[in-house]
Amino acid sequence: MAIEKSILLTKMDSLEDQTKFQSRTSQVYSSMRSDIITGILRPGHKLKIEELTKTYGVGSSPIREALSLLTSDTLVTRNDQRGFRVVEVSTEEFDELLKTRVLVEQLALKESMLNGDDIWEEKIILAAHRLSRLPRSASSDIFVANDEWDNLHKKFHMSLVSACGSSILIKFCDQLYDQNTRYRHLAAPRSYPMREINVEHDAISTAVVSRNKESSLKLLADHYQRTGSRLRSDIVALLNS
Amino acid sequence: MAIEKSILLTKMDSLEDQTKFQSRTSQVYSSMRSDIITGILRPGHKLKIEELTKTYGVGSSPIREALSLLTSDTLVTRNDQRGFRVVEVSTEEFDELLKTRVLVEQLALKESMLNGDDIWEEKIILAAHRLSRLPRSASSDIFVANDEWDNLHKKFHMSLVSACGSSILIKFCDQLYDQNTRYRHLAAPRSYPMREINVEHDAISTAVVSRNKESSLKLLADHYQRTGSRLRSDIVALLNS
DNA sequence: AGTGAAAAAATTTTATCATTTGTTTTTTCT
DNA sequence: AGAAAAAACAAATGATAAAATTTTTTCACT
Repeated sequence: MAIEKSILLTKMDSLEDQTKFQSRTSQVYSSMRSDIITGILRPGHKLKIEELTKTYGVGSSPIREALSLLTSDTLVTRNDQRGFRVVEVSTEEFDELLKTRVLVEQLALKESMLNGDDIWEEKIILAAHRLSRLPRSASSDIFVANDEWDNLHKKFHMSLVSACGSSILIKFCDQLYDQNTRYRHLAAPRSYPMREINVEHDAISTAVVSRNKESSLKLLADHYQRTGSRLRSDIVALLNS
Repeated sequence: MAIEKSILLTKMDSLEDQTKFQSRTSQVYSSMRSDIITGILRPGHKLKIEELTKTYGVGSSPIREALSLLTSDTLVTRNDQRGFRVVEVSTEEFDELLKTRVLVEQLALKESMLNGDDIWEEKIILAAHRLSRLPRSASSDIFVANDEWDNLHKKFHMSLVSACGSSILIKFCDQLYDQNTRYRHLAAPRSYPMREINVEHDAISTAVVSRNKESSLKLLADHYQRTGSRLRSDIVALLNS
């Protein structure tokens, strides 16, 4: 017990240290990234350096460096001599993102099913289970993004591709996932029927664990297509308002 | 004729303007990127800000921004509070890169063959033809990297995936290609037999244009595996020296 | 006089640099 | 060997120059 506690403390300490010794650039990068993905910073918004120095409480250099990093995540666009803005959203971009995600994650899942071991299977089952227990919305009447749900949802989807054997590919899936999350947050914040999403997740887990390639890939694609088409209509509505 | 000339001049002017009004950050980014890919900046090399300000003739801000951009290209690693270095090379990294390239480019080629039109086919044939006419080495006795060859070789391989319908995927292929190019430049600079490479390129073009999916994917994978295994032994030698 | 294009002036904002601050690494000394 | 001091370096700040944008003024023409 005493040992457990000390391990816990050590972990926390190291975590604190990490934050403490993180450069301002890294901190600002994380904050801004999150602000763009959650939609606090709106698509197309002009990112003025001076304004940002005030909101994030740091000088211009860390801001510019963070913006440069975000550029490569395709969350920010740079236009030489005329600054940075949050990338726009469009149905075309969304369609391309969705298509790419289906293709690439199918590929990564296929590879994972070839290489994955028991531990990998258990990771998926566990992630699906934990996710199913969480409410999609943080409030029961109106929809409020639930960070915990977001985290576990990402964990579940990333667990599927985690055994593909290519950290490069995993990183790519991660980026695509985050881009999609931005669209999800921007879409009309209303609570979709949870039950079917969980059913779909479970169906995927089951097919994957039983190593049914055909079915797994089909179910994953259908899942993306279904949630995607709902999101799409929200985006159309958003863009016409 | 007079009109032609004026068009040409306009083009050149706009090109000049672009360079002129490019920020130092962008210029330094391009230069450093090229220096890392061609191996002028060696793997693992410590990238000291002060040193870089001298070699590239700009202040520290553009340097740091360029380094941030290169970080996302996986050509540079950042270590908070202890600066930047050129990413290391290793056989493990190379193997993963090769594997990922085969998987992702096969996927993109498959999609291209589904969507590509006549113009796309002609682009491939033309690129292969032009490439076949260029010498792999700029000098005939010792091996000297030939920029023209490098450019056309990239054009050929990118042409294959260019009709996949996803600019996101194309950009990813582009990045992977450049990472591989670094390994190619780092490998023992010796002139490989050119003839077989051209034969392989032609075989791929022919299969792709005749829309033979099975054969195209196989030939592409074999091509990568073959050039990859030669490269690999050079890298092993390099790392043991 | 009134409209609107063009020019000029004022303002904002970006990009860059020189300098300071704080951390890491190396050297010195006990 | 290990603490203390010195040097080297990264990171961040704030100031300045250069460029873009916005606003105001001018002026030709109905």
